[in-house]
Amino acid sequence: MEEKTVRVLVADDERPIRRFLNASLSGQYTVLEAATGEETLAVTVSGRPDVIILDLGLPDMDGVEVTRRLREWTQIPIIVVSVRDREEDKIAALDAGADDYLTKPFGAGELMARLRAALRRSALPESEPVYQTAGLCVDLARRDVMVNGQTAELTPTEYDILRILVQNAGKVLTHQQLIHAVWGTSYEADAHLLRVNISNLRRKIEADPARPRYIVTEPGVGYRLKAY
Amino acid sequence: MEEKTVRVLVADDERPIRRFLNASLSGQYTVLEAATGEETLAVTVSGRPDVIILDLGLPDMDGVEVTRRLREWTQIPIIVVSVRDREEDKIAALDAGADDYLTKPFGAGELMARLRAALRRSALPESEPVYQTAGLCVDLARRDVMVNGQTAELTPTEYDILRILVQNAGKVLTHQQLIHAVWGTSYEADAHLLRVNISNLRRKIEADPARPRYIVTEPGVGYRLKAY
DNA sequence: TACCCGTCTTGACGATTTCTTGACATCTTT
DNA sequence: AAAGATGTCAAGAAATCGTCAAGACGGGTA
Repeated sequence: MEEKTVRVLVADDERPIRRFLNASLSGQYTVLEAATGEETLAVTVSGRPDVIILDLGLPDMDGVEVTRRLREWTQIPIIVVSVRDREEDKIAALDAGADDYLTKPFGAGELMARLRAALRRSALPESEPVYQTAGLCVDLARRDVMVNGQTAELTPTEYDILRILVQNAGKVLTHQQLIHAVWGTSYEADAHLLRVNISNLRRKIEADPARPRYIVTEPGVGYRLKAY
Repeated sequence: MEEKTVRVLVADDERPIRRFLNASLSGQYTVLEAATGEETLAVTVSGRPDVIILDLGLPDMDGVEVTRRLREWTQIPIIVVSVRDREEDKIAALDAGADDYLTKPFGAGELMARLRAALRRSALPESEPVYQTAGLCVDLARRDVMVNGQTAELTPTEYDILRILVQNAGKVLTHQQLIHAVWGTSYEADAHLLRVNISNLRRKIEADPARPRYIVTEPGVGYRLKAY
């Protein structure tokens, strides 16, 4: 018999449903559980599941938001389950990064089959949720930035810029790419706006903003997070 | 701006449904069509779609069988659509290798969202195009140039020239071609300007700029990046 | 509603880098 | 040796970049 190395995180606030899913799954998988959005994010970090079954109706956080937060740093398959059957709910969840959407009530067999389908195609290498170099540490899962042991307080925009840079560490990102990634595709490119934000970001994470160690500018092109 | 490079194969025997899907999809994707199982297999080979929308009820072959046949050689995402709503049908299709199962009738919006989810997953990380010879290494993805282990700091124009040369390594590029590629078609050709930039470029990447190893000049014609 | 707070956005200005131009040296071919 | 093509250098012009500060916006609260 093979080992139970595949880990499934069940994120649902209703105890009976967790028990039901646990019973269905525990024969073949290792089951982790979470009852809130915060817990889901935390367990995903600590438990390293291979797939997440996520109820949209968690009490503390919208399921779509949970999906979005997870997708900031991981590609783990997410199967959303929900009582909501409206098309716009499905679209919102899928576009936020979910891999599948199942309306309650559903058959255990179908869920298992969709789980197998999700696992089958996810034999992907996982990127580290934490980026670290001398002096700078970015925890993508916790949304946490440390500079020389001190946590830096970044605004949402500043964090987004840094996250994109971290996820492409070493590569040059053009102004266009950054603007796209941060302000969305519909936004009219304004390189100046980016410059101001880079400036503010540097003031918070660079020891000497005039001589940046981490975020170096590639003149005429864009910026790069220096990889050491 | 963006090209319609993504190709969707619609495999359904009912003409009205093909027309409906074609109308929904053709705005953003290139649509291929197939009406039978055999045709589906053939078009998948010849048309190289990026995703397949497959009706289970094709006349000549069972949809599950089509899925299985496809999975013997390709990982292209398959979204099965069917009037059958029985759980065992879904399980059979998913376990045969389908990525998703949608019961007819379905909303166009949901299909599009599931399509996007499938495409998102299959967007593989591109392999980094790297040009390398003894002493010189140009990483096009990172926009990075290394000379004997030292990264060279190139200006945008210099990098552009080198990029064009790398992309045509070994081939002679005329002055006109280079000027065109770097300064654009509208620019009045100035060979002198090119010479200055080549000079600066050589100073940064050649050990002995007077005796270039990489960028050699073809008198009366243009320049060539020597391929070893 | 009005207010406050933090954040985002816009404009202005000086500093820096890059681009372009012209003068002149060097090379190659005949 | 001459002529045409090519390479080098330096300086002004142009574009880009970083910073500051003031106004706009939005969410929360009284």
